[in-house]
Amino acid sequence: MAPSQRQIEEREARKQRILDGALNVFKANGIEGATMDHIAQESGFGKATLYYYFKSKEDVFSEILEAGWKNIWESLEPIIADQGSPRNSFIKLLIKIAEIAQARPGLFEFLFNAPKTIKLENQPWKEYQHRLYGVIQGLLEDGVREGEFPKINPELMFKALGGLFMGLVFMGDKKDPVSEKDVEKLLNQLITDPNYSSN
Amino acid sequence: MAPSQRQIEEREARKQRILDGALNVFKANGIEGATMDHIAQESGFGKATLYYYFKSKEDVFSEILEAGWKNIWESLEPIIADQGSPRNSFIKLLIKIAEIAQARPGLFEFLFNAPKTIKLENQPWKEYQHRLYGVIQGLLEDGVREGEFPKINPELMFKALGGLFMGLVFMGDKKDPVSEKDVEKLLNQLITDPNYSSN
DNA sequence: TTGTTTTTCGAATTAGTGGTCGAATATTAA
DNA sequence: TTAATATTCGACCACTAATTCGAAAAACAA
Repeated sequence: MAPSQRQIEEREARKQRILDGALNVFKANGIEGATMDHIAQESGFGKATLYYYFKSKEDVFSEILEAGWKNIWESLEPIIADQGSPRNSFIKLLIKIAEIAQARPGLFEFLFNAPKTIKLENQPWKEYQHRLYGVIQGLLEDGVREGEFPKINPELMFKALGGLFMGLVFMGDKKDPVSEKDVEKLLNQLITDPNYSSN
Repeated sequence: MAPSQRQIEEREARKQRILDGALNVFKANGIEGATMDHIAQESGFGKATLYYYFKSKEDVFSEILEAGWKNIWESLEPIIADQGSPRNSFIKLLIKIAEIAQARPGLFEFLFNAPKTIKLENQPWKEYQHRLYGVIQGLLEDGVREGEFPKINPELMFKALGGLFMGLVFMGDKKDPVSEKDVEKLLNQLITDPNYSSN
């Protein structure tokens, strides 16, 4: 018998509960300290039950990554579609990302740190990541070409800004989170638009 | 009987050999894949012997961190002592760090990544790290005060530049390493000195 | 030489950890 | 009510990896 809609939703909700638990455990104990036992306890299921819903530990993390990146991509899509100057789109993009990161810091950190530890092929979320990186690269290239950014090798700039951004979000002992205003101001000042002297 | 000078040196050399092996294993397998068995094999000792020289696995990593940070600090000290404009010292500092990072990329990456995984108190290397961060913060504060940098909250700038720099050194698939020239150019362009328009 | 100290390491031991089993316990549909 | 079906989980298994043991080989000093 095909399971009813309600059943499906409940099952999905249970999966989500496990996913949330996993993220909590990760946040508390680091990606290494996140054991299935902990996750089971945190999410309120027996360990074996986790395996009823997920094929493996990796599968759990995989789904977090997938959902996380998908969400990021979808939040960013409108900004990307929105035609505007590269520089402007770029800044809007970063601000939006900061917003997302601020909203769920644990998730965001996981999204960027977990891959270093987990390592696997055929990760569907990589598709989103690549797309996003591609867009950013393109924005930088266009911006440099149109003279909106200083003339720096875009790839280098990408790396640097990637690091910069990660730094903003993660670095230090995360006392005070960085506000949108901060990001905007910082970017506006660092990435001086050569065309306009006041801004 | 007190061990002779030569004995002490040989022992020290053996420890170093183990440390090097550990770093190799780390570089090859990531910080998680670095097992004592691997390290033993890589460094050419029996596993139990590692424990003759080091109290624990953590101790091994701890000593790498310690030596690494100490070395960085000592390489940087002359630049720090050297009186000059904050902006200039700052750039020289970063370039020097890039140099060090380039010379021993594995070590450098370890220095910045391991702490996230290992986590422990009373790590003597933290002292060096704090000192260095303090100096950089100071440089930024002075620079902003003296109008050599754009007026941005120095702490924020510190985080951002920290991330930026890490990005330069680590991020991406580390195809082509970033040259000093790149760093210098990038910094010169990003951190525009408001006082001089040509540079 | 020879007794002592230093160094070495294979073989346990120990502590976890991911994953599985099989038996309950609910839930559902007829 | 009842026979499936879905869900749950404690106990277990297999394996990995850090750490320890105990004895032996080297190096050393007398």
